[in-house]
Amino acid sequence: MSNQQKYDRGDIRRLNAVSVLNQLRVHGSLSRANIASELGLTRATVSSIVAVLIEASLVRETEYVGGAAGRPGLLLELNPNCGCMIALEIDLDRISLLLTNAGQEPLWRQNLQLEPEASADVTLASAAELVEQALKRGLRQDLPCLGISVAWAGLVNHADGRLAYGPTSGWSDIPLKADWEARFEVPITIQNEAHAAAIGMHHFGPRPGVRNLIYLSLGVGLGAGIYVDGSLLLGKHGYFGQVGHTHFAENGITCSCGKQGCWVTEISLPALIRKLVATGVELPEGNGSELDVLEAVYQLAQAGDERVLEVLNAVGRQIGQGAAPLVESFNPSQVIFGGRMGKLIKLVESDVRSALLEQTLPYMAEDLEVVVNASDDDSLLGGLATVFDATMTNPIREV
Amino acid sequence: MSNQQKYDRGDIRRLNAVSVLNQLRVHGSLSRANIASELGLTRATVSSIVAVLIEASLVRETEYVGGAAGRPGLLLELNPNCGCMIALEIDLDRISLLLTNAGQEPLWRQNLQLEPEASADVTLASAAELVEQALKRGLRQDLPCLGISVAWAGLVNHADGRLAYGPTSGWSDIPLKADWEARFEVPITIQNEAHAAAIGMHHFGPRPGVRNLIYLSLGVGLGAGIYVDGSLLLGKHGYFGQVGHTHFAENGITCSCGKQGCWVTEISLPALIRKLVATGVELPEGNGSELDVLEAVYQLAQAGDERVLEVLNAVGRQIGQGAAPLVESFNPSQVIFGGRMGKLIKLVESDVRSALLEQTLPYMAEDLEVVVNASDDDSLLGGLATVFDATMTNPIREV
DNA sequence: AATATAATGTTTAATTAATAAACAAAACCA
DNA sequence: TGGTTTTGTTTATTAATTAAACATTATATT
Repeated sequence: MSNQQKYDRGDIRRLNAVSVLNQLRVHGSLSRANIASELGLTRATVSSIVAVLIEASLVRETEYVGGAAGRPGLLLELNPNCGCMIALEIDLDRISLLLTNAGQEPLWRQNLQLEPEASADVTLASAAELVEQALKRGLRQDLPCLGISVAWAGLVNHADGRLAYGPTSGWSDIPLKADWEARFEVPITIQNEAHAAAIGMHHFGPRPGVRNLIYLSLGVGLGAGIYVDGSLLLGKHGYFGQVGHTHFAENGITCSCGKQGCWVTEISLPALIRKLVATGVELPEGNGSELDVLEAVYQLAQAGDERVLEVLNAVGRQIGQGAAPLVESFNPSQVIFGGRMGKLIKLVESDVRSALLEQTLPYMAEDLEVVVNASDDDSLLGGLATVFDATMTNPIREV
Repeated sequence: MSNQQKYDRGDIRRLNAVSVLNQLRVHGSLSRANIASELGLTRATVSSIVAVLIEASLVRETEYVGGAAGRPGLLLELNPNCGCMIALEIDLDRISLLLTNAGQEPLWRQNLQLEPEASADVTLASAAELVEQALKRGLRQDLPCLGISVAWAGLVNHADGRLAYGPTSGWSDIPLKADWEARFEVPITIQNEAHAAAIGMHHFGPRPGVRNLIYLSLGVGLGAGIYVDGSLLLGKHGYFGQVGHTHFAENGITCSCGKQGCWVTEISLPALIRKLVATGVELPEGNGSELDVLEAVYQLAQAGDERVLEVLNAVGRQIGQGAAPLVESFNPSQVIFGGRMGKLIKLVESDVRSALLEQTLPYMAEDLEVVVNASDDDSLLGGLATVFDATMTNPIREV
């Protein structure tokens, strides 16, 4: 039985084609000669590879640009119109969809609010409906779909793309990848939401390509996506990153996992709301998940409500404290806090940062960049990057 | 500038040679035809590659073995006499050295007890002296040295092989790799002791090749070596694995890191001794580090001393509890506890295991194997594996 | 303006390593 | 003894890179 541990002439062409595409991705525009000198290949080889890539419409020629002397080079770039990509995020209260071309330029964006306590069946049917619409829009512009990615706040089995278990939604064991691949006949990627967000920041964040990165996604739950040495940690089944159940608080309440004083029970959105209510802050009635009142809390904090800010400060410090052992364990270059609570945490960014740095040994803290990201799009961006990567890594497809 | 992201004909030959060597490593003995069908290469290609490897004396032919019918195949195996390997472990109180041939068969083994509080200069001079002797022994058997590995209980900078900082020894910023490569003119690998032990168990442990593994090394300090998805985590500088400073105990004492109630201050060897003394157990005077009394504690526990066993049980449970969040974060297949305290912990293995499993969510605990390793050799084995791997990965050397 | 210089991209021949197919060698079976 | 099967080698073919030569097009120099 062949274990696919062998290499032949085709592999070397394929690997070099990937390197060429990567150069274009990193540098934007390059001539054949630029790529050749960058990679150490000859111009002849690059010409030969580029001819195939242009034929496959993955690359296109743009303009001539001259240097100090000599014949001007003909610049190449990735062809944004070689196809479209669809990224979905499925959360407790809403579905977000982003349709882009291969150049990650947005073509269509949709947010669908869900009924409170919507079942898996109903939610996924709505999601599939949205995807159908996006596929049609792509085809109308002559853009075949390169792939669809789904980010979901739960454990995703990496081997078969099943939604294995959702701590917040309660969903379990749904073969989404298989279902949708049969239905849409397009490569489908299912990912944990924090993993996807980490990928998004790895590609499009403040330091693209950073090799050691911790992304903490804070919302109703708490998840982590971590890059070490340039690759995303997945774990045996793909369940890596359930960092919320580290013992944290002295007199903590009982967590859904059965232990007391878990980190997640102190800093998640339900915890924040619990603390606000305990302080006497009046919040509007939510009719479903805690996500309903998130905006209201944000408005109060923005308005300068003392009690809200006080609670927020405390939670911010707890977030920083809880992240410190992760920093010591993983020795990252960058820590990014995001997720649905991102815009709230952004208000107390300095508290998070100072608490984190206070609790971290100096040699680990050197060069450490701490970022709070208020955007909601991290996991959508990561989904796009995943689809794009898969295309780049397997550029010359079998017919 | 060439970023080494290109592949040429030489690379494919080298990669296939590595695959051939790996087959021999995994299966022991195989004929050319076996390897060909295993890898999906043709017999002609394998013959050609094997000819080079035999010429380089990395592989040798052994005996003819026939099947049900047909011409018998000529078995090949890795040539254990293509060179020797040296693994060192430098600890607070002793230096251990293991000299083997390329087949990991022990040729010479040495343990050198150090004076209490020995300085870095003195210790490393003794170590170098031992290495000199081992090199001579190797050459006497006509075995050129393939490489020397050093395991050290401290932070090792992965980029340049410097001893960056030793939390227990106090050493800092010693360019050991550069020094020894200049002196011995042989590839030198410097590694954190827990990392090396993880590598050792990854190769030679109860489940060789396991892709997701947590190794916890317990001794005067606490370090971790963790495999995720088949590769060892290193972190930005190589400092990955300082897991001891997770908040753990409610009323913990102040740790050297400045925080209170770190995991390491509850379960390390000094902590164990502190607790034994508090319970009234009488221990012999140590004249240097806590390692001196380790054996005495072991004897008492073996003899069935009630108070010692009680403390040991409690520490065992704390070890299991502390490891639980690591298991939840990393989703491993296997957790191995070892290091200098390994033989002590082995006595309370069931406590460690039950405490760990009680605190781990069921879906993470399924198939989880928990092992306590009483041997002291894990990091030496890992050093050998590292040298061996480097040789296998770069089999055809430039002259 | 003419010429030299320099850089790009293509063409051609040489090289390398894998594959496919044929073949010789060595076993077993009938 | 002849037929079959498997192994390992040999030979011709193929695919991809490299090296070198060349045509093209720019700038710099005289």
